[in-house]
Amino acid sequence: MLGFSIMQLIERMPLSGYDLKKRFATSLVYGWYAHDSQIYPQLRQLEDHGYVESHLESSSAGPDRRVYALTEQGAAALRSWLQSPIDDTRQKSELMLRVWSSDLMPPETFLGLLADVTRQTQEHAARLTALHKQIRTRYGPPEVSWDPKHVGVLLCLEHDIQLAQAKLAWLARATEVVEMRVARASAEQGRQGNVAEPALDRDGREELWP
Amino acid sequence: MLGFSIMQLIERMPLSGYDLKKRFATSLVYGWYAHDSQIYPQLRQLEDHGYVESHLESSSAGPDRRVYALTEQGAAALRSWLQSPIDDTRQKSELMLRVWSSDLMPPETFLGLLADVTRQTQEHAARLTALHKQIRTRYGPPEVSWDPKHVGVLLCLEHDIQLAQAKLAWLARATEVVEMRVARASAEQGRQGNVAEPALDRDGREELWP
DNA sequence: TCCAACATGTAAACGGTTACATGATTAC
DNA sequence: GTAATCATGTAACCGTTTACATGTTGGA
Repeated sequence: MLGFSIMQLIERMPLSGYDLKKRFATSLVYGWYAHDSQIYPQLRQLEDHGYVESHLESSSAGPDRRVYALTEQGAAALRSWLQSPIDDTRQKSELMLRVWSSDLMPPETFLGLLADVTRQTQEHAARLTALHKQIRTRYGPPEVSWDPKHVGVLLCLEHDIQLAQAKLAWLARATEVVEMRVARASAEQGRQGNVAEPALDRDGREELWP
Repeated sequence: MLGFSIMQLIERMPLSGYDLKKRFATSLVYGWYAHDSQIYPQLRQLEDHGYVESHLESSSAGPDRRVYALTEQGAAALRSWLQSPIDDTRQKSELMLRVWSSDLMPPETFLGLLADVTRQTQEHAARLTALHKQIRTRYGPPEVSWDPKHVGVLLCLEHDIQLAQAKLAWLARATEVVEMRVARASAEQGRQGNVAEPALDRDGREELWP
C-alpha cells in the first residue's frame, strides 16, 4: 500500500526520499504518511522490483540526493492497482472500540472522551475547510478546474470534511445520550432498580454481539 | 490494541480463543476483528503479562477448551487504557488514496470505482440499520435502555450508519463531478485546449500538496 | 464413512513505529 | 561556532496477514 502511495507521487515527477518525507509530514488530507525509516527501505524495495529507478543528483544546497523516477513497469503496476477491486468497509477505529466498551468506564470519563474527540475533530475540520477554500479559490471547483490533478485533491478534502461533520453530529448525539442517562440515574437514585435478568443462550452465556 | 479489544470482551465473561474467533468473525460494527493465528498467541501474551488467567475446560461437544478470564491486574490495565488520551484524526483510507490519484486513471475507471464503493456502502449501511433496529426494538433506545452495555453497541451502530450515509452523499457528489467533467471534455473536443502552465516552486517542482 | 463444527496452533512475510545514528551545507 | 535544514539510513520491536498444519466429536 505504501508502495503505491509513493509510486503515485513519483509518477507525477521524480522525487527523492527526502522530498517524500516532507510530503508525508505536511499532508493533511492524505492519510498515507510514513516515517523516514520506512521510506528509504521501501524505495530500495521498489527499485529491486523494477518499479522505480534512481540516479544521484548533486544538490546546490546540501549533500547528494538520490532521485527516483517511475519506470514503465512501475507505471503499469500502478495502473493495474488503480483498476483492481477495492474493499472499503472494514475500518478499525480506536474510538469505536472505546465507545463499545463505554459501559466499563464511569459516565464522566466517557463524556470527557467525547469532549476530547469533539475538540480534535473540530480543529481538524477547520484546517481541512481552510485548505479546501484556498485550493478551490485558486484553481476553481472540481467540476471545471482545468487540471485534473486538483479534482482528486478537492474531492478528498470534501470527503474528509463531510465525514468530520457527520462525526461531530454523532458526537453531539452521543453526549446527549450519556447526559440523559446520568440525569435519569440520579433521579432514580434510592428507588428499587428495574434491572431484569439478561437473556442467556444455550451455553449459559449472554447473547448480544452483532 | 488487539489486546484491549480481547480484554474488553473477556471482562464481561470468560472466553476461549475459539469464542473470540467467532465473535471477531461475525462482528459487523466492531472493527477490531482478528485472525485465529493472532488470537491464540495474543492470549498467551496477555497471560504472560498477568492480565488474564486460564484453565482447561472439558467440553461436552469437542475437545478441551482453554478458557481465559480477566485478572485484577488486567482489569486495572483496561481501565487505565480507557481513560488514556486518544488521537482519532489520522485514518488511512485506500479509497482516498485512489481518489487522490484519480487523475492517473481514465474517468470511466474512476466512475466504476465510485459505483463499486457505493454498492458496498449501501449494503453495509443496510445491514447496520437492520441490526440497529433489531437491538433497539429489543432493548429500547440508548437513552433509556436498562443495561448500559447496549448503549455502546447502539451508539457504535449509529456512528457507523451516519458515517456510511455521509459517505454515500459524498459518493453521489463525486460521481456528479466526474460526469460533468466528462461532458465538458467531450463538448470541448477539437477546440484549442485552455491548459495553462502549472506554477513552479523554487526548485522547479510543482507546488500543491497540502 | 465422511462432513461440519469444535478447538488450537506454527511459520513466514509484510507493515508500521520508535529510537538511534551520521554527516553536509548554509545562514546567522 | 552553532543552529537549522538538507540528506540518508540501521536496528529492534510490535502488529497484522496469509498460508499451512493438526486433531476431536457428533450427526447424516
